[in-house]
Amino acid sequence: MAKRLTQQDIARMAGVSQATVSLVLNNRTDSGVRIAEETRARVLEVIRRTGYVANPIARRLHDQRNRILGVFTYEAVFPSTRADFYQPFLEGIEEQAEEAGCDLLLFTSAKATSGKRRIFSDDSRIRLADGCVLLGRSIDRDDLAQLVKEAIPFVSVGRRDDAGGPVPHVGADYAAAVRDLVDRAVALGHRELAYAGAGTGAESSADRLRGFKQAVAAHGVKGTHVQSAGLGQLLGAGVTCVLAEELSDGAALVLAARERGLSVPGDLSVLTLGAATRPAPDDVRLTGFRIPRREMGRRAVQALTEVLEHGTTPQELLACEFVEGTTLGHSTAQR
Amino acid sequence: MAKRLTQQDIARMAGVSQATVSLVLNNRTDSGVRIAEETRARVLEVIRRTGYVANPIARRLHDQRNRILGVFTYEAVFPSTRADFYQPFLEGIEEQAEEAGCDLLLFTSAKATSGKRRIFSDDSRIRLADGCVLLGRSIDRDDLAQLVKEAIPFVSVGRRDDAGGPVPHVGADYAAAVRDLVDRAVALGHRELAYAGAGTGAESSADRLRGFKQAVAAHGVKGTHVQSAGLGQLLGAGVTCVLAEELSDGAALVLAARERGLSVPGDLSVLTLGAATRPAPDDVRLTGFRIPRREMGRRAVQALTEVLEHGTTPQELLACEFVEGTTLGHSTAQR
DNA sequence: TCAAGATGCTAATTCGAATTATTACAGGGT
DNA sequence: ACCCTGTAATAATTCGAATTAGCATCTTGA
Repeated sequence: MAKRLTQQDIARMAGVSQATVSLVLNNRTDSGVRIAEETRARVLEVIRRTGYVANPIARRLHDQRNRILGVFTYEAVFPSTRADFYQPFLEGIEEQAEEAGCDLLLFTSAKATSGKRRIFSDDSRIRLADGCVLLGRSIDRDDLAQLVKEAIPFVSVGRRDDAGGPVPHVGADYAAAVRDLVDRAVALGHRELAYAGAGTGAESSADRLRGFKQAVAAHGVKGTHVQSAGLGQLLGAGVTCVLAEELSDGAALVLAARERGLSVPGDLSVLTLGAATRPAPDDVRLTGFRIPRREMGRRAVQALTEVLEHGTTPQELLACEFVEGTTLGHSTAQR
Repeated sequence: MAKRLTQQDIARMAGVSQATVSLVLNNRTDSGVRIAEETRARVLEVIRRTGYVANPIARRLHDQRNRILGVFTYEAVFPSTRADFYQPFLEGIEEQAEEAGCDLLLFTSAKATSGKRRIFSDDSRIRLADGCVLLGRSIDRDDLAQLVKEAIPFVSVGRRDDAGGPVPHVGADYAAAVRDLVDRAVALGHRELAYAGAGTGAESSADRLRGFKQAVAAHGVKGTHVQSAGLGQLLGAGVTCVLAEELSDGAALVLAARERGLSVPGDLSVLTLGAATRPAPDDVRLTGFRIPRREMGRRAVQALTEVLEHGTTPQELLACEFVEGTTLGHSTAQR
């Protein structure tokens, strides 16, 4: 196998020392460093001809920065099942990385012990990159704590609770988005609302439920929380508007209602809160909000840049955009 | 920020040398290396207490292998439009990389001059990776030649003609797949066939057309080649079976025929050759073949491993699988 | 008692690039 | 001839871990 070129090789070809090549390569012109124009040109010519690039490993060993940003996901990055949901995040990440002149390193080598990747395995390669973007619905608590503790530059896509310290993240403001939906529902006369979904576990779930509770409390209306959306149970309780955490649950609810001869949103309003862990039928245009996924990806990379440059701990929540669907209408409940 | 522990630190704490720590850490017990049980225990205890882990960077530097595989695509990797087509390749690549314990580097930094990326720009970072997988319908001829000339370890997904030397690749055997389709058509009585599509430019196109010509010649039947599939023209020429290079062209042809009141495959058989540069309607179940995209991705990474380890130039074509659709039937032409 | 052989560990080197300290040399002034 | 000042380049060191050669020390057998 053709051995990789080193600075020493370039130096020999150009008839200079390794140090000179390094100086030329890094365009060092500060005090005390002088390279004759003629020499510089000669070295650059050899570099151009050979297509030499510095070994990122050696570079990183010496200082920090190799213009490589890591992307860690607990599951495979390119699976068709989740593609629809994760793709926009990755598009945003890729876009912004391109803009920043950085390459992306996908940590596919992470040992998939018992089906799930772990950030810290026997020889974690996380430090190969300058910094790292974390992607996933929920992220292992211990992994997160260790990242913070070891001061590894990273940014999570999605808000995360503290883990032995504040966790840098770029998330979506689910609480505000859900409050907004409740506001709209109440404005349309709804007084008996229900939140259907876990509402716990991942931060994204908790945030949604919190927004729901805040809003119903503020309006002084009735808001119940059920794990799964049983249509009969909901109707029996007099609920007129259901907020389904999971997209597919919302869609299923609409179909079930229509099956029973009920009208949506005539008899029941159904809102979705954008979580998509399962594929959903796309023939139901649910009212809800759009998660700014692409934008989150972009901002996460920008935030990572800030972490790298200033050692800050950025935390940011992006607003979700209301989506006018066909499943929210006036309440028809007699009071 | 607390500085990271080094082996030197551990050595001092345990009252031994850095070399000893390394030996203990790697559990080296081969010939010539001996560490007293008591010493080993002492070192391990310090390691356990401090939670020390070896710096992966320094480790890599020493063993000359970054375990980074590059993925080069001329377009963005995560675009929603082409996702359906490229995704399976990437899935395969990711799978196999994971198995090989390598990380994937996406060359997002490649300058997009005039909308298209180039492998060799002013400061190409292609050599950041140990080797590289190339993905794309057609790959710039000069780029390819330079890769060969500079002996950069790489493997192309898709067959490529020589470019100043043989190009390592893992492709699909389009020629054989098309021959098979022609065989089937002829067996069903078709004697006037047409190939609709470029048939040139990318190797994948040329291979298909070549297979077509070989097969019609072997059977002694009539086979014409048209650039675009004009229904009237084809029917006027007495064609009973059309092989459309482009998936969407095939679908369009079927729809156009039915529009005219013709039956497919009653009056006209339409076969597709799997090329998908444009999205196609999916309500027509065309007969044709399946490109083993995921397997191609996997094999490409395996081939790259071989290139890296033995400096070989693997070339391999994977078989396509026949897909029984609804658009191939008996010829009804009177002879 | 003294060479041969085991045993246990360490000094020194290596990987590739970045940086600091230092040398070599030319030309100008006295 | 001698010192001084720029200028241009290099030698040497650094990063952290892996590896090899080799140095003590201790046994053992004749």
